[in-house]
Amino acid sequence: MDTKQRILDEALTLFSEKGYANVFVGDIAERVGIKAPSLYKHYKSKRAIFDAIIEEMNRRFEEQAKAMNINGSNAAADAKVYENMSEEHLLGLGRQFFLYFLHDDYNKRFRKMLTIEQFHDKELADLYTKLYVDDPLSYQGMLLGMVAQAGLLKTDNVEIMTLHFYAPIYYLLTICDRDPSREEQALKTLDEHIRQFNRLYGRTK
Amino acid sequence: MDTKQRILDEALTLFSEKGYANVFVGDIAERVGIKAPSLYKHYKSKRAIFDAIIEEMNRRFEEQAKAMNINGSNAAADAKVYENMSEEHLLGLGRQFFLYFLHDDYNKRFRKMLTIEQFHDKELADLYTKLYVDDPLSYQGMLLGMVAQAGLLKTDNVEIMTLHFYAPIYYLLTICDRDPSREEQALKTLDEHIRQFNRLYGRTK
DNA sequence: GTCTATAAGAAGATAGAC
DNA sequence: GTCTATCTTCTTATAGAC
Repeated sequence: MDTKQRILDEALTLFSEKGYANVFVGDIAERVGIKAPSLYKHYKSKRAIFDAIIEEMNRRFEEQAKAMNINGSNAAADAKVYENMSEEHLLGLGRQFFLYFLHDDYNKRFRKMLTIEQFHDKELADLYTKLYVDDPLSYQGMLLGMVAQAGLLKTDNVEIMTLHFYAPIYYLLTICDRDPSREEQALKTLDEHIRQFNRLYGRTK
Repeated sequence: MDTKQRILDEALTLFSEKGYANVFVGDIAERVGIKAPSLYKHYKSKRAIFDAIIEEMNRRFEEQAKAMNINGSNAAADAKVYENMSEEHLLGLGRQFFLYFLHDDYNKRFRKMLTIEQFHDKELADLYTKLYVDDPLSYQGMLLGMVAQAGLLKTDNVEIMTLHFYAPIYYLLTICDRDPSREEQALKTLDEHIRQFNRLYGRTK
């Protein structure tokens, strides 16, 4: 990884742990293994580093969204997948989402940074809401909607059903961000949540 | 209100908007209507102001918890209340909780401050989890448990049922903290959530 | 591109008069 | 208890040699 990228990476780590204001340019430089003034050959200011992180993150998420839409469309075309959606499949869906968000390193650091900085300006608040509230709800709503259409979940309000699926996942995620030692317990709760969700909305059970 | 208390109040407002590190002692003093050095007659450092806020908050929440336990115990003794728990009562319970947390000025500012500072040290992370995760879950679990015992909700797992009741409330709360303009929509969603919750867990429906 | 030296300014905190 | 003046330290950023 080149220096310019390593600066971004180390900065994100520090920002996610201490918040933008508590991280000094010298701290970032030290981690990269250079002196603070050298850093200004790569970025013109501390704020420029922060902005570059946001930009890169937007790029990554757009990429990901594109990939998921392709899968989503493929899945829609190949709808038979959903006619065989079992409780185990549903558990997999929830677990996969939860663990990816929780453990993917870039995701995790970025989410923590946004959590800390979200009230700093409206743009960051909107970004947080998009990434961790609206987008997951819309994506999962699409999937659950297809499962419902296949007759395996029964509801007259897909939006609320999706809220019932996702809100506990989000809730458990924020717990683990604060205290990783609760992860094991959270995973157990997650499974119980999804089994119960399936029982509540499942047609046959 | 005396100066010492007003310093706490204005500091909390500023900390909740900009975070501890972005608030300067001069900002707090200005709001109170004094100069920065005068502030040091009341608190020996900026950190001491922050600590005093945490301390006062702990005091307030303990007081509140005590009051709720008394009500809880009374309610348990007077269990007949729960035998007549209708959907409207359930809606009231959720709404009351949501709106109190959302609008109570001290609560709102304190929650936003803790959100910003939660990763700064473990003590603050634990406090956040206690106040906005574990305590509400345990309190609502107690109430819903009594409703279930009265036969109006049906479940073999009160904990997961309570998660299904509270997680969407928490989720909507964090949305409104970031963007108050979504409050009206959130309240509508809240009502739909609780009606659906009641349908899913209700014995007779 | 990296370094040392240093400027420029901010912010927390203290001294001492009133 | 509040003020003005000031100290001290920290932090971003630049200058200029290599």
